[in-house]
Amino acid sequence: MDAMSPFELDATLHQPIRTRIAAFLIARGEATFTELKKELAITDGNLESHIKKLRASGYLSKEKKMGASKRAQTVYSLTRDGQESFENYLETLKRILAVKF
Amino acid sequence: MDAMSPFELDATLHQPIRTRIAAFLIARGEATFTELKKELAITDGNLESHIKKLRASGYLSKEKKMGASKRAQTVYSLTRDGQESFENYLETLKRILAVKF
DNA sequence: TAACTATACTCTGTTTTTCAGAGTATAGGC
DNA sequence: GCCTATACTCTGAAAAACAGAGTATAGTTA
Repeated sequence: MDAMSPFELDATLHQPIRTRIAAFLIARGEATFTELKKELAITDGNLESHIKKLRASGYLSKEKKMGASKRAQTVYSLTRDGQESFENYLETLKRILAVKF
Repeated sequence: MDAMSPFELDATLHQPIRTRIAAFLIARGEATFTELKKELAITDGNLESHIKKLRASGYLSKEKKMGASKRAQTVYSLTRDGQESFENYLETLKRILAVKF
């Protein structure tokens, strides 16, 4: 989105909880609120605020899905922009940590 | 220091400015306030607060050095604990981003 | 079928963090 | 002796992170 220096780390993604959310969703494709909460072991309010931040950046999408049961369940996944930003974030990380990877 | 889950990212190091400070110091050994400021392109106050945070965690040392000139110059470098925490941080990152590295 | 429980959130408010800019001290150059 | 650059520190504002209470509703049990 905005032009960044090759060493500037995306503040939306470079945060302890959000890096994990993004990596988890890249690996798994999608997850429910509860799955994320279990994985991260954080409070509802905290998860909610990170989801909100990710959505405000346009990185996360929320979709209602009809599963086998009648109940609609909401799943979260990365948007295309979120996936691209995550890729760029990884590239920046590699540049910064070049010595180590 | 404190026991962390294998996926918890050290909050002192997993922050846009501080990750870069640590990586820069790992690569270069030491740096002055001005060198860091130039590298990061941030304000004095902002750099100061990140240095303070790193020092509060015991990761950064500040040393007065007598160089060629008469003037004593202060150099910053990672403490042993800082180096170890950075190594651990990298391991955690690799675990979380396994898919990608 | 009414009460209970679990899921899936949102809202509010507090604490902590991040950041900019002004302020201070000192050394070296003109 | 004055000016400028370096090397910080201090203060306060703005934003972020977080916990816990609150709300809505679907499914479960008595």
